[in-house]
Amino acid sequence: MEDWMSDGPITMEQILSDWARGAFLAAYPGTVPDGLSAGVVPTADEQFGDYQCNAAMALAKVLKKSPREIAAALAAAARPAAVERLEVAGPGFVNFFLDPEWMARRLEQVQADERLGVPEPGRGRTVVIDYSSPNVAKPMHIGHIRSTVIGNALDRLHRFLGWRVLADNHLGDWGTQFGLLIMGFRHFADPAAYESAPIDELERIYVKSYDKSKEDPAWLDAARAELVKLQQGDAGNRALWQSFVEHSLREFNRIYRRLDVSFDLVRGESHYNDRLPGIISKLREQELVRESEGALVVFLEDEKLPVCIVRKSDGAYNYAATDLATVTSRAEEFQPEAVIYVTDERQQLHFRQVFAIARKMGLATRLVHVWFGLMRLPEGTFSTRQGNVIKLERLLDEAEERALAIVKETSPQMDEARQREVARAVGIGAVKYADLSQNPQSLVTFTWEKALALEGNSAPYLQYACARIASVLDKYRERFPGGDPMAHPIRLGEPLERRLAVRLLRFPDAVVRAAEVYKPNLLADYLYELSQVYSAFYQNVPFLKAGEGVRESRVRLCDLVMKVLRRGLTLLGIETPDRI
RNA sequence: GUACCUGUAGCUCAAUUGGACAGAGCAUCUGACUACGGAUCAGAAGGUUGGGGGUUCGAUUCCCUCCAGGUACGCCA
Repeated sequence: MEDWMSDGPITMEQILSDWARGAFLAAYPGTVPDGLSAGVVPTADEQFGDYQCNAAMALAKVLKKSPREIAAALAAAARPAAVERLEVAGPGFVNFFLDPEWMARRLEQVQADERLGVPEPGRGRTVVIDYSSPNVAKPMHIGHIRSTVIGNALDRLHRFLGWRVLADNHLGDWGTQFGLLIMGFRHFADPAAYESAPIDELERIYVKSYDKSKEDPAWLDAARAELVKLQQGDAGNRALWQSFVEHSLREFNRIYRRLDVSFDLVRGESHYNDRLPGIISKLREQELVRESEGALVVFLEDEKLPVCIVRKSDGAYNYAATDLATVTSRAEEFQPEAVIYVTDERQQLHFRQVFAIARKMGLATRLVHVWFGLMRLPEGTFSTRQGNVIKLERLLDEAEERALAIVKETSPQMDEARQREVARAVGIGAVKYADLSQNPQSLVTFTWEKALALEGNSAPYLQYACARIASVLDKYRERFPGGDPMAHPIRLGEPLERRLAVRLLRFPDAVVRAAEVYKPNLLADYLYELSQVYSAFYQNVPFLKAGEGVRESRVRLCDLVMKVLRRGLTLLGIETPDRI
């Protein structure tokens, strides 16, 4: 077999696609377009083999030959070692059937590899991932979980794929709300409440101050004045603001700890405050900005985008200016290959505008907006005003409680501390998985039932599979004290073993692809499918009762499944306890 | 008004970016050896992919149009 580890591992799809490309070029020299995508992909149905190549049909027009003839030429080429046989089917599909012997040897190599065959295409390049980014003085609610959990999964995926990741929590810590907050704090604050539950108190104050501003113009003017003082560096206001930020962060960090999320940088909008005038002068120098109705705006008709205000008519900077300052600062300081923003769908236009302006300013960094659908409640959008927000902390509490009830029922022999620990991992895992297992861009309607699902396609199903394997491995050691599975080769005899092997070998592609298209759900799907095949294997193929040799081979497969599930779930930020 | 997004089984969601008969999980119905852990497994049933046109060998995917819902759009972030 090929020496796939010598230059870093390559994935199954890469091996087969490279081969197919080479075979096409050899069969039709000079006529195959350079950009040919000879993509070999997993088949949807086992009867068509393990992988398929569909390029023959696409090539038919270019080569002016029938697709079946082209497919036949591919099928007749010298096969790669991984492939047992090739078949032409339908209008011109080429089906690949992998060789069980080859798979067995490859799995043995994967088992010995800490990275389980996953390559490192990042090659040390830098990427900034901007996610979570809650607003200071407001509680995190269920709407924040998507950015946090999806962003964190992308963070972990990129790190594992060899990127130097800078996870940046771009706090909303600057803006007009602070005038109202300062006024409110001076008049309505309850010091004891502020100490014990700072964000709840700040929220209460804000709402009260906001309501008052609606009916009292003098109050609103005073709030504006406080904001100006804050922005001019007034010591008292500055100290208050600082206190708001610190108290908020304390609460955010409590949630991040529960979610096992951490950042390399926590830089709020205020961090870039000093750079705002510089951005405006640069835009002026490059003649990108124009005055309109007192405001400074950038026209983006050439990009088919509406006009973008970068400085308001009262001289204050807005969100676009802050984000331009932020992105140029990141580019200068870290020279990233890419900056990834993880926010909800409402900011699509904003980022398209900011990216367009950044490009006009000469910024070459790849900028990506990974947006996700807004979280809604069955009765509609939630809002602070309607009072129907569900706080993130409450969701996590509820998840752990429900999980605890089930653990107590199913594992009564476990001591209580252990039960709580398992319930924590299972509950938090379920909440994360509920978000990570669906396409980020779909609309999400929040229901308790879905967020806390503990069976079927859910984190606990995967955790259960892991726990069961851990238990099997223990039993093996108990019953066969001198046994060493690694001393025996892997054999793929049963159809279910073969199916399992094919799934196991797809892991690297699942990881690479999930990161490439910014969709953790592709990895979640993969892990779920692997678990399903494993569960079928577990239920239908005896292994501890099998004869020596076969037994060890099957134990090795179990071990591999556990390693892949653990690694995959870790990449999604989900824990895998030994027992659940 | 303009732009973007969404619409798939009763419900909640997938579908490797144009591939083969559209797949899972809930829920419903049938089954599973005193067994390595039943949070499981084997199976059944469930569909005009919002409607209608078009491109293509081939469309949930691309184009046009209509319907329904959502979001954003010169001084909130």
